[in-house]
Amino acid sequence: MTVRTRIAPSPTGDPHVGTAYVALFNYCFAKVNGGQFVLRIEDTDQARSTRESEDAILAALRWVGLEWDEGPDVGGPHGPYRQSERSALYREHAQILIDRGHAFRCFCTAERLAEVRKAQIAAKATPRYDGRCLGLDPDEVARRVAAGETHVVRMKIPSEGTCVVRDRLRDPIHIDYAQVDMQVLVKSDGLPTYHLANVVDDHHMGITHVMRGEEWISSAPKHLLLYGYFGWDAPELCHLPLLRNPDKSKLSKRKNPTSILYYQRMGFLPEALLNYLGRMAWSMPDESEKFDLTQMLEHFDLDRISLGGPVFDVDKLTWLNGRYIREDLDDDAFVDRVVQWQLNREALAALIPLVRPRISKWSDLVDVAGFFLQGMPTITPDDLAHKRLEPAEVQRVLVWTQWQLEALPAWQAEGVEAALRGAAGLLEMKLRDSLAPLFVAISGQKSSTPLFDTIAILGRDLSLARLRHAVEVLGGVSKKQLGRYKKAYDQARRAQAAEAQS
RNA sequence: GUCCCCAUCGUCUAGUCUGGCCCAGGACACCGGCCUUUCAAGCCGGCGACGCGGGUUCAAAUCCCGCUGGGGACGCCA
Repeated sequence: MTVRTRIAPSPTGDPHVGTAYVALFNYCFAKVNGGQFVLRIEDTDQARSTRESEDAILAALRWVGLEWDEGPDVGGPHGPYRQSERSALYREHAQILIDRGHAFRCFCTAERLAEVRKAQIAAKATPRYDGRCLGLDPDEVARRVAAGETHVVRMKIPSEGTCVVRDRLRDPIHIDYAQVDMQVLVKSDGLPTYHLANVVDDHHMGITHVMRGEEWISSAPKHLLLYGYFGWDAPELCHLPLLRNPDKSKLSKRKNPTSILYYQRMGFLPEALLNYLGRMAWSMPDESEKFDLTQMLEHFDLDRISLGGPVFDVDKLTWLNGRYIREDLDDDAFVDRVVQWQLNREALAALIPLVRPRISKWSDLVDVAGFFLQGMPTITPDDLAHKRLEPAEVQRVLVWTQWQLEALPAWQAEGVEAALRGAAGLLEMKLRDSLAPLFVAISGQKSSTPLFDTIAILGRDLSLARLRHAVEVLGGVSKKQLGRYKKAYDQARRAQAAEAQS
């Protein structure tokens, strides 16, 4: 049997370092066993999936040096490799499950489900579908479907018994079916959820080993059940420990830069990033810190994975990156890499409209646009001082602005402008006042290129990192204080929403 | 709240499966020294961990149990 693994990212945002991390392990396992590594796009969430995100993810994975044998761009014998192009297959399989009595149509409204959930939580019970549509009369179901009534398809769960999940890295995991919800398999828009699409595709694409994040352990019983319902052999499962924030929570963009684009922009080398990801939860037999993909392949062994969730430590990544710059690049390569990084036509061209009106000689460039090339600007509390706002107020501006920006689905100047204007409204400040500290946080200067465009060009993670940095410069915020800010922020948002309604 | 996973220096980890070579080794960070016109880099040194409590054993970081702690899941997101 040829080993086949896959990485199945969802194109709903910036390319995530966690995706590259999981991809790396899947890649190594496939290659070390002479198998294939597949890339599949899981874009069944119509509302959030975008083509731009998909392109960015593919480019980012290539950038770090991973190649796939089959995928949406390179094709392959098991395509299409984009789930949005496989709808018929999922519909067909959902029907099979219904016909065999393993799934049922559910007409419950989102409102009713929300109420049920609320009541269950209030009663300290585990939120779960209550099974109302489980016993619906077949004729009634047929009538309602014919009438075009919106509905979903849910999978049935055994009323008793225990599922044993065999994981390549752990002892067998026992999960009672009583713990498993009657998962929606087909949404009311007719598209499958992850659970259905994933199982159907992994089977049809001949995936033999599923290596994915630990967060999936609790839904493994659903997947195993589905394989059983279809009469298929389940692939071997292997749940990798999750990358963590310094506070040990699951790595998230709210607390940390998670986008590969950020590390690219900051000037990390792809080989250093990949090397560092290979040091997450894994080690070389001789514990070398610096190794390339070929060397990793030579020594790859699943048993060398350690299960404690590793904290993604930018300091150590930085040190490793420094070694690559010092040890691996001759002068020519050095120049090439810097040019590739930001000193190229494309990167500079993006700045021209912002920079042109503000310089009178080339040597002004560093003062005016130097901060675009920086990591964190060097700033002090004095720099952030505001003539009309107390330091605490400045901090509030910075924190609320972060939340406003985090909520943005897409990162463009218009959205940024709306978010910042919105922030001023929430803060009940003049835009001019709320923007002042942001200029300093973002550019390191009291005035700079137009803020909305500047933030758009800098990108999500770099901009948010600079705002966080400014907050730290002002002494940071305690958890308690953060809670207070959050409460006030939410309250202001509710008030604004209420006003908008009346 | 329910279920599940995990547990070695602040952080990444070796050692754990196959108890003794471990009063626990390496790396990042931090501190000090050397080198050096400076700063880095480099080199040398220092700080620093087997979460706790019970077992099993001649012997436990390693095996078993309990506790504690951390994390994850509980969406018509993936």
